[in-house]
Amino acid sequence: MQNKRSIITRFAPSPTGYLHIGGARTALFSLLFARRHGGQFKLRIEDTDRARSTDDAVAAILDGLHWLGLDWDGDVVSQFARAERHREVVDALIARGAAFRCWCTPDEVETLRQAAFDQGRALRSPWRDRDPSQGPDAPYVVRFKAPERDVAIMDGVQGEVRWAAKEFDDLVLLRSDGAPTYNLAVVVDDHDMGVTHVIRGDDHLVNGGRQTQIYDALGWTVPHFAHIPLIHGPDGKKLSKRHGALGVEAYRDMGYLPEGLRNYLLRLGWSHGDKELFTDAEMIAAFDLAGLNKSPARLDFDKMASVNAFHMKRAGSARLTDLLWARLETRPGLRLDETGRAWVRASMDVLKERAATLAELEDQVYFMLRLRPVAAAGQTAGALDADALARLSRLRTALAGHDDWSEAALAGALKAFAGAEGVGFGKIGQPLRAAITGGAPAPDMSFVLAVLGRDEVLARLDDVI
RNA sequence: GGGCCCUUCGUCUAUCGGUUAGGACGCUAGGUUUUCAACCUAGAAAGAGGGGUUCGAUUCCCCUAGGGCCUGCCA
Repeated sequence: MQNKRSIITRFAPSPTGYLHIGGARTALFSLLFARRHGGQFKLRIEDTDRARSTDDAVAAILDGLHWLGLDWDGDVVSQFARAERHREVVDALIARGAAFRCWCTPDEVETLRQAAFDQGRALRSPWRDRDPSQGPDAPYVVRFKAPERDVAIMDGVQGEVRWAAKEFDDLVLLRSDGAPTYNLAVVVDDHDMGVTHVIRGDDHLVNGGRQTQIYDALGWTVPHFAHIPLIHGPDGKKLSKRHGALGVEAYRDMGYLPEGLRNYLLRLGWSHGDKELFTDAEMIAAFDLAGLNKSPARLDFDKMASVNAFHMKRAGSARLTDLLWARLETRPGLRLDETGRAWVRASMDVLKERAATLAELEDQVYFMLRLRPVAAAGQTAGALDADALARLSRLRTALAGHDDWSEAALAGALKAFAGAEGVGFGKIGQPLRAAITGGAPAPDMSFVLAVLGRDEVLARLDDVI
């Protein structure tokens, strides 16, 4: 770890779908580790398999990273675009006897593979020791000549992991159409990009061994590996790109803030004593590989909401108003004019304390934006009996003549009115709430009256009296 | 079939041989109360099983069970 080179990490998704939650966490860890050490975080798209890569998927991944605030350094590297360089390295490998041409047909490979499988060992091609000049005039693949030497990696999470030489096969480096394969391309690209630390899902742990063989054959320095356990669904079932995991935009739509999701993801598989809540600066200051966990973690939406609530409270009210308004704009039956927006903005300092997500915030602003006349529903509807209506009528008169419309003054006025009526505050508060909010969730009534303003309050009272 | 990885409250986790096994979310009870929340207080809740090593194991080793990954001309 005492590397003099500045640290470079990378996130290398394959563009076959959206940026799922597991990939997002991998990217987050990689970015944090780089930032922590003043290094760089790079992005490479692993699009060597043209049949499975799409531009839409690339765009979705970039969008997802942007939204989550995981911005990379430098240009996005396309693995496919580097195919020439990959072939060049393969030529070098062949030249030094570390790779060879293999003319086995798919059927022959299948037979050999089955035989190797039955013996409990990995595939070895008969061409690894054959004279290439004997090769037929037919398509061939280039295979890596798996070394007869045991392999070990020092993983940042898993510790030392070893494999016997027979566990690794003569893997294909170049397909019969000349296209490079994943394990070769990863090694070449990581090397060329100067990647010092590879943080990725532990589904790649064995690839760490294979790739180490290739690094060694090339005489290149093997990067530090850190294979992190995968994320599972709430049911404990695997969650991965191959099983339709949700993209990060789904979490955005559920109303999570990017910083909230970042914080939740950070604590999923990584810990720092008992500390749960992190600002971005704290994350960067605290992140280390030692805190990574070895076992898979399940997603817990309650916890995610709770963590997000912390960030909702910290978020600027103007920003929250913008985010909320964008969500509201498509909803019918709401007062979405400038006045409505001003009410929302004016009450945001208070309302953001009461909502864990933007979706909950939508419920919190409903009492203001709902259209008149507001129909009382639920428990509060029962509060509007004849006595209460008569009292509200007198309250209306009192409020109409009340000049100071500040929250504090209104609180005093309501209390004074209750005193004058000779009743407890409950006799005033409940019917007033029913009339003004219709029973929708809302803060303290004096606050509500202050935000809505005299005209709206009197109008809503008139609607029920 | 072979190899590798993992296993503390329901969930995320702390512990780096000696603790009443701690915290957080959720849950339960109580408080506050003008709705819903928020908030405050209290409580229930865990070392997969079996062997070792040791004065002493959640912690170190082995076995078993369970889960996962790889074993592709996918990444």
